[in-house]
Amino acid sequence: MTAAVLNFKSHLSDLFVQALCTVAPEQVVPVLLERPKQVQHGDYACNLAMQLAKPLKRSPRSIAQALIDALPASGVVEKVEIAGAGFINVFLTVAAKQSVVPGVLQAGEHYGHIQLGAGRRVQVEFVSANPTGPLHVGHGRGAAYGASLSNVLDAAGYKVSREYYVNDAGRQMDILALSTWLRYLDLHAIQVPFPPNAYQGDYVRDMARQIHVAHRARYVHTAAEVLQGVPAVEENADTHLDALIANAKKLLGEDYAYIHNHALTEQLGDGRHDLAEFGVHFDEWFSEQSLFDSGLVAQVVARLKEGGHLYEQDGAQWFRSTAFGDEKDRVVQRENGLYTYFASDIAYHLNKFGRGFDRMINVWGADHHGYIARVNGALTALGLDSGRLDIALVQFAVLYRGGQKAAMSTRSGEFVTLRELRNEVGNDATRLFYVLRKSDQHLDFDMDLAKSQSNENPVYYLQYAHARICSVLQQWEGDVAALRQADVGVLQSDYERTLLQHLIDYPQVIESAAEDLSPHLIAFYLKDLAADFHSYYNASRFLVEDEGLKFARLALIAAVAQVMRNGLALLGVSAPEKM
RNA sequence: GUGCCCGUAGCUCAACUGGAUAGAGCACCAGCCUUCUAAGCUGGGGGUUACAGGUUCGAUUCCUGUCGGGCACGCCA
Repeated sequence: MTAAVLNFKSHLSDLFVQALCTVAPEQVVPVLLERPKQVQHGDYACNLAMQLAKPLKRSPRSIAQALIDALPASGVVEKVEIAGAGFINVFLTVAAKQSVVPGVLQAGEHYGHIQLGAGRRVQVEFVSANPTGPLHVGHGRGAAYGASLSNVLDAAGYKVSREYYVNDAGRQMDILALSTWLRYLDLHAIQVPFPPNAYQGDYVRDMARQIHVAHRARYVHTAAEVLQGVPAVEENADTHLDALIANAKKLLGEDYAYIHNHALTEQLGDGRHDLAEFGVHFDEWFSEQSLFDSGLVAQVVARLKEGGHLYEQDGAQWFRSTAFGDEKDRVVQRENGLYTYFASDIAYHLNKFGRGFDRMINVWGADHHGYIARVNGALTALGLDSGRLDIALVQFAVLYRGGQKAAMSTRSGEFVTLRELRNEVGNDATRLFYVLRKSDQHLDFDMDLAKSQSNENPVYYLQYAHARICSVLQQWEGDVAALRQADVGVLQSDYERTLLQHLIDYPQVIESAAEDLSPHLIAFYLKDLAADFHSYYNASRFLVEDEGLKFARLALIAAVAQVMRNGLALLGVSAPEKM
C-alpha cells in the first residue's frame, strides 16, 4: 500500500498538471477532476481540454489527445479515453481500487482523516443562546450543525476549538432575574401583575421555588414598593419592564446579584447539561460580562473613536459602518451611556482575533444575516482581516407533528424545547435529521418520521447497514483483525466495484464537507454507501465455502462498517452492533 | 418599500460550485424471506428545473426582468 492509493484524485490531478505544463505551459487553468455519473465514463473525468479550447483556438478533442499523450505513466491508471465533446475519462486499475480495503482496515477509525487543515487552528462558535430559558428546536439545529462541522474540520486536519458565547450581560438577563423575583414574590402572596413581556415559562417558577426554599422571605418586598413609580404596562410595556428592573435593583441592593446569578447559573447549567446529553461539547464558555469587567468594550469603542470611525448624534456614539458597505450606521454607545450589544460583540471579536486562531467560524441563525456587514466593518476598521472570519448561517427548523406545524411561541412559553424533542424522537434521529439538509435551507422536521421505527426512517437505514455487517462478522466467528491481510483480488463484481469506489471517495467527501462547511454531505454519502451495501447484501452471500472469497468479502464489508462508524461518529449518531 | 436567501417528481430533498441521459427517499403499482437481520432488496410509472429573455462548446447552476415564498431592516439582545 502506498500513500497514493488513498488519494487517487490528487495523484491524478498531479499527472494532469504535468501534462498541462507540456501541452500549454502558458495557460493557467485549474485542473478539476470529477466523478462521472455513468460508469462507462470511467472513474474520473477531466474537462481540461474543453476549457483550453477557446484560449488555444483548437478543437477540444485534439487538445485532449495531446494531453493524454503528455500524461506521465502511472501504475494505478488502466486506460484513458476521450469522450463526448472532449472529456478525458480515466479508468483506474482494479488492483488499485481493491487496495482501499486493506487501507481502510489498516487506518481504522482514522480512515478519512486528511491534512487539509494542516494543523491550523480554527474556532467554531455556535449555539450561544441567551441563558434565559431552555434551548428550543432552533438552537438544536445550530448545535447539531456546529458540532458536526467541528468534527468534520477536526477530521480534515484542523485543530478545532468549540466555543459558546454566553450573553450573561444586558437586559435579557435582567428580565429573567426580574421574572424570577416576581414569581418568588408570588410565592409569598405579594401580588404584582406579571408583565406580558417577561419570561412566562414554568422553569422561572421552579427557580423561584428554589430561592424560596433556600432563603425563605429574605427577598420579600411589598407590592407597593415594587410598583413604586412604575408606569402602566398599557402605556409602554418596555418602559414598564425597565422600571420594574430598576426597582428590583434598588430594593434588593447586593441581593439582586444573587438572584441574577442564580438564574444565570441555573439556566446555563441546564443548557450545558442538555447539550452534553445531545453529544455537543464545548472547549470554552466565553462570558460577555468579562468583556465589560476587563474594560475591553470601553477600549474597543475608544479605539474606534481614535481611528475616526465614530461620530456623535442625538447624544449617542455611532459607528460609521456605511463606510464599510453596511446599509446604515450603527450605535455602539447609547444616549444613556450604556454600550449596545454590537459594542460588546466587536470587543468579543477583537478578543477572538487576539487569541491567534488562523480561522474563525460563527454559526448564526439566518435571522442575523443583516448583522454580518456591520461586524465585518468593525473588524476592518480595527485593522483586522475579516477574511479570517466566516459566518455560517443556519436557517430555521420548523417542527411538524401529525402533519401540522408545531406551535412555536416563546412569549407564551409554549415552545417545543430541544429536550422534549430529544426525548420524543431520540438523540440519534434528532442529530441526523438536523444535518440532513443544507444548513442554508429551511428545514421541515417531521417528528412522526423521526420517531417511526420503520423503513421510512433514514436513521435506521444507516444504522441497520452497520448492524447487519456486525451480525455477519459475529456469526463468522473469525479474527476480524486478520481481514486486513485478505487477498482482495477476487472482488470483481459490479456490486463490489461500486462499494470499492465509494470507500475510495470517503476522504474526498470529508474534504468537500470541510471546505464548504457542509456536514450534510457526510449524511448523503452515508445514505449512498448504506444503499450500495444493502443491495450487495441481498445479491451476495458472505459466509461461503470458498475460504479466499469469504475472506475477501468479509474484508470488504468490514471496511464498509468501519467507514459507516467513522461517518456516523462525525454526525454524533451511534452505530449499534445489534438492532 | 430596500437588502439577503430560496423556488427542481404529488410530498421532503440531492445534483461534486458551469459538464455527459437532472437523481434519492416517501407515497402509488408489481415482485423477492426453509440459507448471513425483510428496519432490507428488485422492477415500474411520475420533470418544459416557477416563468421570460441573455451569456457559451454546454445552464438547475452565472446575468437581467417578472411572479411566488422566507428572513432582516431598533439608542433590543
